[in-house]
Amino acid sequence: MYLCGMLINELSKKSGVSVHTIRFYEKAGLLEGKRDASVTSNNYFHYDESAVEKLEFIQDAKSVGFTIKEMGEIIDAWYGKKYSKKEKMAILDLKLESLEQ
Amino acid sequence: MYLCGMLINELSKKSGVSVHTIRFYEKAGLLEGKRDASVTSNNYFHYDESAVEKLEFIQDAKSVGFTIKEMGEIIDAWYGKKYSKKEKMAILDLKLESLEQ
DNA sequence: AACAACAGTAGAGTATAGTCTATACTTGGT
DNA sequence: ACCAAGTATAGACTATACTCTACTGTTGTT
Repeated sequence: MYLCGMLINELSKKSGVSVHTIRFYEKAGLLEGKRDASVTSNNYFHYDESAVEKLEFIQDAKSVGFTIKEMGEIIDAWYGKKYSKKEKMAILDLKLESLEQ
Repeated sequence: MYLCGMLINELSKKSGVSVHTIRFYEKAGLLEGKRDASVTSNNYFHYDESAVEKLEFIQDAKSVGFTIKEMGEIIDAWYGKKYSKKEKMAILDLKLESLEQ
């Protein structure tokens, strides 16, 4: 134990998303685990609570028709540092408008 | 001219669905052209107004998330003879309920 | 030490919904 | 008669979103 979150299996159980699908989303850039530099015997990824949040968001966004690419953009905007709160709202608005059509 | 409706190109123009896609839908069982037995020189399919209606329905149903399989079921129910008006309504209700989830 | 359960990577396979290509025959206009 | 445009069939190809398989290495329990 290194107080560094959970491994993929636990993330899967917490989020209800299969390990396979989590890896698929990770490849698609929707979330990202971190490796612990102090561990040399393996290269396991560690996930924190934001990964659970993101997976829950993905489930919701999926159910209303967002594509993975779109979800990636929203998640980037939300969790990244490159947008102000105002810009974040603008991006979400755009997505929701396109949804209404 | 044989008073027997239109050929695929005209159907495409009337419905706004490409010839390719119409053929794809036809393979999927969503609509069906008829051949004219009195013509032996070709095997062209002829379509009537119900084909236009069906393609318009498909466009709408698609936009709210129905799959081709589901559309096929609805179209079968609607245009087929095997269901009473009551049964038709029940089938539509079922589809709409599943949509709301 | 043995062994199941879990971790990672790479890549194949599935399902849905088209979209396009190749080939060949038919029709309509000049 | 000629030729472009239209038609049919079969099958290849694309994109999205998974889902699974194969293989290899690690961890935890007995």
